[in-house]
Amino acid sequence: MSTKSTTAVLAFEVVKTACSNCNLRELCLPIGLEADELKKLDELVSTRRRLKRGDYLYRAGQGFESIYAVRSGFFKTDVLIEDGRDQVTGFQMTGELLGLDGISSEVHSCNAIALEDSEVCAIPFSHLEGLSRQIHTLQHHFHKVMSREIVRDHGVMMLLGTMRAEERLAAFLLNLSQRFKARGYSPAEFNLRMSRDEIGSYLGLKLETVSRAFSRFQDEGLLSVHQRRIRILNTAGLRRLMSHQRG
Amino acid sequence: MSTKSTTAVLAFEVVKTACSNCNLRELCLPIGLEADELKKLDELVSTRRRLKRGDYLYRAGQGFESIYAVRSGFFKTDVLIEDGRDQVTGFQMTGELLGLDGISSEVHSCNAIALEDSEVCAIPFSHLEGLSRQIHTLQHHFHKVMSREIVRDHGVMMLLGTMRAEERLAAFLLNLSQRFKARGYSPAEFNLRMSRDEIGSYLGLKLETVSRAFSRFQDEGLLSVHQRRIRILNTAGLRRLMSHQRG
DNA sequence: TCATCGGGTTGACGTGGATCAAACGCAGAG
DNA sequence: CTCTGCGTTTGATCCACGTCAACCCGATGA
Repeated sequence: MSTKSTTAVLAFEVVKTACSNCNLRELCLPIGLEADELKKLDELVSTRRRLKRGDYLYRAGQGFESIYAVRSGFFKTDVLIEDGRDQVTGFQMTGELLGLDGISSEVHSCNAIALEDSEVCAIPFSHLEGLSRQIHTLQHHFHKVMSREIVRDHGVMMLLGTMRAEERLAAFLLNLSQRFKARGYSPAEFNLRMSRDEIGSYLGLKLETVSRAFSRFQDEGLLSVHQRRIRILNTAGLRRLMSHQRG
Repeated sequence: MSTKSTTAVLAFEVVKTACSNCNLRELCLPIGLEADELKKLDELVSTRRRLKRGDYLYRAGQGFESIYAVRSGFFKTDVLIEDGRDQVTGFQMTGELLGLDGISSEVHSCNAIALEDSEVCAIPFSHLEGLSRQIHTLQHHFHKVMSREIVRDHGVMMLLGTMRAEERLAAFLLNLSQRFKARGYSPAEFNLRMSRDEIGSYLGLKLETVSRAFSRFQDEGLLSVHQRRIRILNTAGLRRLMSHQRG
């Protein structure tokens, strides 16, 4: 678990399955809803599902019915093509949504896999559409979430298309750091839930290259790295490195 | 202009600005709407806008108000970061939507630029949200469009992360071919609206590499290339090349 | 205690694509 | 018609990252 700097997001073991009760509601779909609207949303989130590390939340090819909100834990999504190649398309943490890719064709287009024991709220999509016809705020928020996913993907495309290895890793770490921070955890110290191989897949690099970049960052005093435990020592340095013109 | 194999999608110079009149309605937002619903949609599309080659439809940083449906012409979108690097994130043709990236933050996150003289329908987003609260079909279709954009982006990430230069170009050409075909144009012969540099930017390659790949394809009898005019001679060959395991 | 195993690190070497540079060819201007 | 300029092609060289291989380290279990 990451070092926490506040306790706001902890204490996951609440009894009732209800958005109105959920301490994630500032991160998740219910953002900005009124009390009565929140109550309606409660009916929406029908199922909670627990997954163990390594479990699939869904697989590419499976019929799409629900999107999922990560309640606790950590996921990766990946796509694979016939010839065996695959790529990690994202890592999802608390409060983030999974499954948006399935809307377009009624079939999931990627795998979603728990990287640690996790819990999700299943949100039947047709219900969500129904409710968002009633609640403008919910509708608009949902549209924003989808759009944000598109913008995020553009960022990854940028990273894959124009950045060199160390820049990619710096960008990745800064992004993780910022997301941990937003959840009340330390932005400077955390441990990675994913392997070097998975990071490499996400960043379009081989695991050896990722490992070497970590070592270099450590040598330069930007990070301390012990296995999957990361401590960011020089955020500004990472940021500078990231936005340095190649050459 | 691309060689047309049917005339279904031509004759853009209709008088009335109305979805119900538009010969693109099988490609665009109105898919699957009933006549009376289509009539409501007509009121939605308030503005038509003409652009000359090189004109910006919108710029990164501008406030977001509308999404745009390409009525005729060809666009690219690109993002840039402070240090001057930029990347083309997509090419949009007839019937495709532009501006979805702006929903998340109420501000456009990329530039959209016409690659030839073009025309778009502006769809005020708040109106679209309003109408899609009334028309389930429209709502669902819009969600599918957004989701499809996410899936498309995952495909590009895959391409950028795992494919080598020639595979990327093959994938790009096959994708273009298929989109031309869907619009009633020849899938085998078309001319590119974008420069080698823009293709390279999209594919994460330098323009020289793109040019060399074109030459190689020509040498191997897969294509004939004259400037921007492309003729696909061996689709299966391209497809095979695309999905060949590296090494 | 040691053996095993999977993930991680490190080194040596090869290569695909970037970089640098020159020449080409088509289009528009005079 | 030639001149000019930009997009493209092609060649020579370089280098970042991939590949292959050895080794390390912490966890697990007999």
